[in-house]
Amino acid sequence: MSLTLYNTMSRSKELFQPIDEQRVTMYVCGPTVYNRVHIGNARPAVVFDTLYRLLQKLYPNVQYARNITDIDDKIMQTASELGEDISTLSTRYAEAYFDDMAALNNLSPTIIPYATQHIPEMIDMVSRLIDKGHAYAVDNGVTGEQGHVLFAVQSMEHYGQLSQRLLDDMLPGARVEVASYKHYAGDFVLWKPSANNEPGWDSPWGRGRPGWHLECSAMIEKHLGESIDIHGGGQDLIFPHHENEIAQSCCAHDGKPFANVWMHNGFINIEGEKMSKSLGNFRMVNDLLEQYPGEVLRYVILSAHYRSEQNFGKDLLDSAWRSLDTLYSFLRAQGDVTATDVDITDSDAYRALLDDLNTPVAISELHKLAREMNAAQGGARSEAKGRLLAVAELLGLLQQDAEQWFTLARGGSDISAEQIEMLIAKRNQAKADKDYAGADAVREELKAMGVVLEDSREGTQWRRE
RNA sequence: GGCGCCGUAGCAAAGUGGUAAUGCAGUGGACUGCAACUCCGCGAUCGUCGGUUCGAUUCCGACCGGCGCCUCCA
Repeated sequence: MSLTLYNTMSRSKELFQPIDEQRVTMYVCGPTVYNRVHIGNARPAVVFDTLYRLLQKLYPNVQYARNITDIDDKIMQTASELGEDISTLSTRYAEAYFDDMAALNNLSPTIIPYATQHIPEMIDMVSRLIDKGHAYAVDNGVTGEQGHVLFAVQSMEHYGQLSQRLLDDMLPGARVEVASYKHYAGDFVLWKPSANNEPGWDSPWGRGRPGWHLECSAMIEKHLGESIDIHGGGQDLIFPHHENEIAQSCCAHDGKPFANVWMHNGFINIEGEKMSKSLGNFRMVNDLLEQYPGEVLRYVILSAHYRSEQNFGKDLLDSAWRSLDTLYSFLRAQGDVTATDVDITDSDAYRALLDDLNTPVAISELHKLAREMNAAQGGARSEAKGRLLAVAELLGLLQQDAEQWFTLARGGSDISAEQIEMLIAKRNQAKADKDYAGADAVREELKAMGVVLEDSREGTQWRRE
């Protein structure tokens, strides 16, 4: 059984063949930490976390790196507005990012490299690019322009391969004004000068800071090697970010392949609209987490294929929550049935994931497995439960205690479990006395507080809704 | 101007050259003191129009509609 992945470079699904089966390498572009992250940042984290889980099943050693960009103009601007040091700001938001990602049940990557901890490596790469004739330092005597080092895209034979665009086809300055010191409009910054009041590091070209794309190339080279198996990120990064990473790395390594598989997740929209500053419709992960369990967000993200566009909305989140309720209620009904270890490599869900990470199908299998578990008798229950939980673990779902899933607070009333149990006892007494009106009154009372009662032979169970 | 994506039941979302998984919602029934949970059952011919084919939702073309990117937004 083999893994197939869609490669943006070839625009087709390809059989995944690692460079070294004993050490599979994956790099995913992480956040620039100047604010809390929005739900759009969560998607690649969840998608590639799922791929990471799958790869770990297939290979003994998977090196998964996801960076933290902690030097950037947006960070500098926000830090200066708040009157604090960039490292204070970036540390705070990096921590917040880790919290948010953990809430979505993402595993921690193997390596979390920080841009500011790799300045020497970046400077070294720039020097090599200049030496090889792929980059040039601006030296035109104009104040403010000196100290820039630019990558010369025309020096690279196949520049534009990933995004499938030719230099001539691009509208120069379509969105950003072309700086006068560029030899060519498409050239991009490797190093730029910092003013005295700006953060900066000494370099052969003066005090300055790295350009946006450089960190990823330098950190990949250091931690994963010159050629890696998988490189992922959001679709918007295809151009220019990943295109330029390729340019830097390939040229620094004399044309050696950079990443064999390029994977890009689609965008998340909010109620049909792109998240944007002008619309003011950014949905921050931590805000959503106040209304929904992280697992609901994860379920929503995995319920659509990673390459398609996804529209986040209240209906979708509520629907996902109810779906998880159904799954957890099956698990709850199993009580303390022990889950046995089951090999799931022959399951439809596993096959679906091997097919370019088809998580929607895997989730549909989750529902089928839950029903099978529900129908199972005797010893078959343990196996069915084991199968369900093993598949769910690959998706990072259903790992919580089912009892807690239903009884932990859900943002409704704050009635305590003890109070609820008291009312249930009161209702049971009423039922024993055939005082059904009284019993129903208690049910209604609890219902009004978001607590639903479920009677069964074993007694009364409750859950918050 | 260039590159690319999408249009499947009320909503969400897979998928296949031979009449379409799954979830949520809805609905009929069983169960229940009443409910809830659960169980059994019910719903779409796949944007439009052509073409290829014995046969297309699936391949090709056109059109309509929605959308992304083109130098620092996941």
